[in-house]
Amino acid sequence: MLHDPTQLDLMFQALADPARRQMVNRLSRGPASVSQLAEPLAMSLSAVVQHLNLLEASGLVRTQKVGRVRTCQIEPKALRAAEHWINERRLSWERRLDRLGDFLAETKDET
Amino acid sequence: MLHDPTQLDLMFQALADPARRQMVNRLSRGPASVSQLAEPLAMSLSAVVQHLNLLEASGLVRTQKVGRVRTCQIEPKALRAAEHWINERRLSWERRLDRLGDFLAETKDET
DNA sequence: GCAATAGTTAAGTGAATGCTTCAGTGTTGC
DNA sequence: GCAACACTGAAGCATTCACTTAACTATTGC
Repeated sequence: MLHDPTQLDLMFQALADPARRQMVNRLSRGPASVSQLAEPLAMSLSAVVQHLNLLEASGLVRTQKVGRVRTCQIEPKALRAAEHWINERRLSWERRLDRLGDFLAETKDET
Repeated sequence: MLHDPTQLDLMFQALADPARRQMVNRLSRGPASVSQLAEPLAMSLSAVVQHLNLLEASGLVRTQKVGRVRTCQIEPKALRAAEHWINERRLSWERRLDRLGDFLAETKDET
């Protein structure tokens, strides 16, 4: 379920927007309320809530409401899943290049 | 320039689409032509080319045309940039949690 | 109780996305 | 030369996105 393709969709889609990345960036330095997240962003609070809902749906951010303030924090597990997807593809490519290099070196020896 | 925000936008946006991720996935196993990339996808060749152009604009994929076939391959540097962005935020969060843990452990000692 | 605070929800709008089809262009094999 | 091949580009279209405003709900402080 960490590799559910629709979940990956949601995560990468969430990270594709600069405002949402800024929110994730802010949250990487510690939890924050909705208003705190909104503060540096040049848009309405309503827009921020919509971004936040997307981030939560993607699993990247977890929130909990106490009284009237909703506190948000990063879900590192989800970040790790996205990271992992990229990493596997990159490694697969790089291993292939290594094998190719070895092959070329070997065939060179044989001349 | 590896951390150009608009470049990150393009990369994460490129990765947000399942068809494009499938293309990256295919390319992680080795170079491919446009038709080869298109083959497993349930869409027109034209649509695939459009996806491919996006992937190229994002820097994730590099292509070169020899004769009438365009050969595509992954650009691992770009993948690494995306990976790095996520990794830094996750680590920042996890380090924060560690410090918090240490603090709680220390204050517990003091009782 | 009541005003201020913190967030939520719904409706609407213009721009961007993900396709399609169709009509090209340049390349290759015979 | 010419047919098949491997794309490429433009136009069009439905859907989704990123906002906005405005009206609303639930807490808190006094």
